[in-house]
Amino acid sequence: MKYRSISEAAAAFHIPESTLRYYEKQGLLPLMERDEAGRRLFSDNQMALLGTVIRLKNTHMPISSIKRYIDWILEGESTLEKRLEMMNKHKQTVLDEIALMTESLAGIDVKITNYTKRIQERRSEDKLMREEEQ
Amino acid sequence: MKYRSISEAAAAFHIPESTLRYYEKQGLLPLMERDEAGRRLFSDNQMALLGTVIRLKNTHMPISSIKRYIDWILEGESTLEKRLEMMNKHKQTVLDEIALMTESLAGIDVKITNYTKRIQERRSEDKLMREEEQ
DNA sequence: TGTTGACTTAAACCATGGTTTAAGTCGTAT
DNA sequence: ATACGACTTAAACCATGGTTTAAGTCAACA
Repeated sequence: MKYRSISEAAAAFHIPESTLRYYEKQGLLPLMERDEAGRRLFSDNQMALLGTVIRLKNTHMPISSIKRYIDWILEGESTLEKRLEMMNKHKQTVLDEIALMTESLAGIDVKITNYTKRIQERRSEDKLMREEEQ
Repeated sequence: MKYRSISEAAAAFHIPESTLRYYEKQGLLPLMERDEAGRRLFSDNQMALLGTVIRLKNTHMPISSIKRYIDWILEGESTLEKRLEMMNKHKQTVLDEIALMTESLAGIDVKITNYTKRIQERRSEDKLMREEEQ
């Protein structure tokens, strides 16, 4: 079993060490192992759990909910249904958010098209004026 | 030109009135008109601008950036290129974020599949046990 | 042996994006 | 005339999600 230091774990996920310490304090990284000097040791299991935490964070699940999910994992098999329900609900929340972003982006695209058009028109007028000057 | 009260504008976009007041104070809703009693009047133009602000907000553009964009609109035609560039960059940011969410969601989907499988297996064991009890 | 560099902690600090409160002004219906 | 609801303001307050600081410990290398 390979163990990683906090700096290695942080580098692996491209996040600051301070965030990892913060996550542990919030209960998102329970049962952390330590070496004799008190330094955190990230096992493969911890790395996998951290990956899950980061996926949930990437999809905007609040820390309090991630915590609830982690607590259910610690509780064992009896919470399987709760975890499944939570992930299913979260999935729908994420799909809704992606849909909203996609929809809003369409409106922004209209702006892009219009700005491009207006800038192009202005260039054409310039060109026309230059020709009239001839 | 139809004018709307703050409550009508808020209802139209499903956001609190307090948020509209906050946005105005942040400079996202400039040139607000008022009636004799000092109450805000949302013109069609303001409603359209508010729609743009909300689309940018929905796609997670920070208030400070939205403010910069609004200021450029106020400055007039000379900022067309800046606005176009900003919207293009923002579009890419949003696409990247959607990609990250979609990717992370795929990892969450694996969890959903596994939980579903484990729960199903547990049910099968239960069934098997019930049959052995017979 | 002493001085780096990587780590530790608790607590303070920060940015972002609002929301709530308190006190007051209008317009209108009773 | 008054009471109600819708509005106004400035300022205080709040939640979220970290980041930074200060002071200390430890391992390894010169």
